[in-house]
Amino acid sequence: MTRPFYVTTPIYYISGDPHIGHAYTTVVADVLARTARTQGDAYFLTGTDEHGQKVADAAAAAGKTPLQWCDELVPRWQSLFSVYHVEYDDFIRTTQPRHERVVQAVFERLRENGDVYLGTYEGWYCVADETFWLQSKLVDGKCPTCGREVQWLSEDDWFFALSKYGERLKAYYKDNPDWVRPRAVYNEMMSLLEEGLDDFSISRAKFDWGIPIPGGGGVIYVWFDALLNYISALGWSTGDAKFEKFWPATVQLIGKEIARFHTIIWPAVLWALGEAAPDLVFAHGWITRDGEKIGKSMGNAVDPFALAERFGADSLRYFLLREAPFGSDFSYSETKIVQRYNNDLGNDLGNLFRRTLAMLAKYRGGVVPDAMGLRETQRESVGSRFIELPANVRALILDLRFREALEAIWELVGALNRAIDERKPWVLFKEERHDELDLLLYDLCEGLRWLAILLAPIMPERANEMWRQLGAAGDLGASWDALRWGGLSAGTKTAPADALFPRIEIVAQT
RNA sequence: CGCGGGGUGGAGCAGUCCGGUAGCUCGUCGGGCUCAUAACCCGAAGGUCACAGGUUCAAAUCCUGUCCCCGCAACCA
Repeated sequence: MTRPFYVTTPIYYISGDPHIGHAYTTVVADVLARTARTQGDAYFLTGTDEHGQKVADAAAAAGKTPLQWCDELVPRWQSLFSVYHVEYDDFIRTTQPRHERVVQAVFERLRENGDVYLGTYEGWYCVADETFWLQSKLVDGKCPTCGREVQWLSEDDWFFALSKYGERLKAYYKDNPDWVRPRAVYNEMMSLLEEGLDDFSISRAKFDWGIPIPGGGGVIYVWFDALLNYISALGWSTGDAKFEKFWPATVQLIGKEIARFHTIIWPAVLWALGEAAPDLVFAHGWITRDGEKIGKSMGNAVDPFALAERFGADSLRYFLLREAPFGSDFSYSETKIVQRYNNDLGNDLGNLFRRTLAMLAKYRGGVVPDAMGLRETQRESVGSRFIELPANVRALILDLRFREALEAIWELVGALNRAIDERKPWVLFKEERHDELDLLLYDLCEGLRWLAILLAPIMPERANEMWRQLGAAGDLGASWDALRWGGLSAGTKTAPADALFPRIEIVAQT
């Protein structure tokens, strides 16, 4: 049987409002989880990372306590995901007791086995940035970020013995060349491993917005805290059956800038706990806007709520997965969204739906004809070429090759459009070639049913509308393993309605 | 010499790891069709794969060098 599928997003650092990139990662995870459910159990975790300096600063600037600040922002993120039709199984907040308990338990466990030890952290320290700098990073003896004076500081900190795991990491990378993807990130991390690893501090003595170190002495470094969410949410060490069932994670999605934490430190921490490293860590690329990185500092941030309002959340889900090979950066522009929308969704798919249902209404009163008895004497069905499609699409999606999966689905769209053109139902009708017409109409409707099913993980809301217009019986989310060409019952009454993807007229761009 | 990614027909990209007729989407041009959201279908034009060397029977793909663009190097997906 298929192993249970566990997919995670990074937990999002809530120092401000969510942007399109957060929606991107989370939508991808949602598509994976929905697809995995067509073959078995899946668990999808997302959440928020709420400790650390920047949150404390942002809260202070707003005149709130850190927790108040987080409590007010978390619904913002949750509503973003809801707008994008994301259905997670769990939303973890690092301020929740269930998480804090596990982090402390991990800390104690590692302190007992010696992987966490007390040491001295020394270096040049910039008070304003609360950051330690290596001598070599200083610019004219000053902080490379803010240009202020730095001071030599040393504090007693708890360290994680990362260096101990260097050899094991290298061996693991060599034995599992696909465990970090894409390749470029794997190579970069491998070269970091070759350079050698240092133990690193996982405590902060002078700071208090974090999880307290058991026994006192400050708080746990926010990154160490944050990484553990992936197992605290499953109830590690609490006897929760979820951990046994779903760990190790099948896919952990991250942005490439946090690759080092997830592909070097994270597996080492897991090994220190005696647990397995995840099957796959996938670092996706950035969305850029007209080629430039999106960010608040760039002044080109995109409001993901407004975008969904304008184009439809499902259309954007489609766009995000179709536009670029997953893993590469890709340039977003509203023109591109409109093009994809009009061409792929409007012209190819939406128009196919409408013309099919319109012909069915005109020629057969909107009722799916019975073609079973005719099949043997007639040409093979349109579907005969696509028997393997569901399995292929699922395999491509679960391998995070979304674009290829969509291209495969669109071959069915193209085949159906072509079938109409070649077999000319309007001629069949006029010449009263009823058997041929019934067969064709049946195949077209069945093709539409398949499209609704195959697209459901990617465009759940629109797929539901397709299902409704088709009048199809049964559960749209049923297992794909039972999917057969011919599953649509004769006599099904269709319910044509508004266009699925009404054309967006391109307004003159400024 | 900090690390990495990229430079392929008008646009955006795949292909590069494992050399062997350069592929996709959009756009353009021509034709077909009329069921449909000025949508659908067929066909065509258009590329010396950044540049220069090298290896090879054969290089977009391997090696060397050069130029240009862009990220990262900080808790920004």
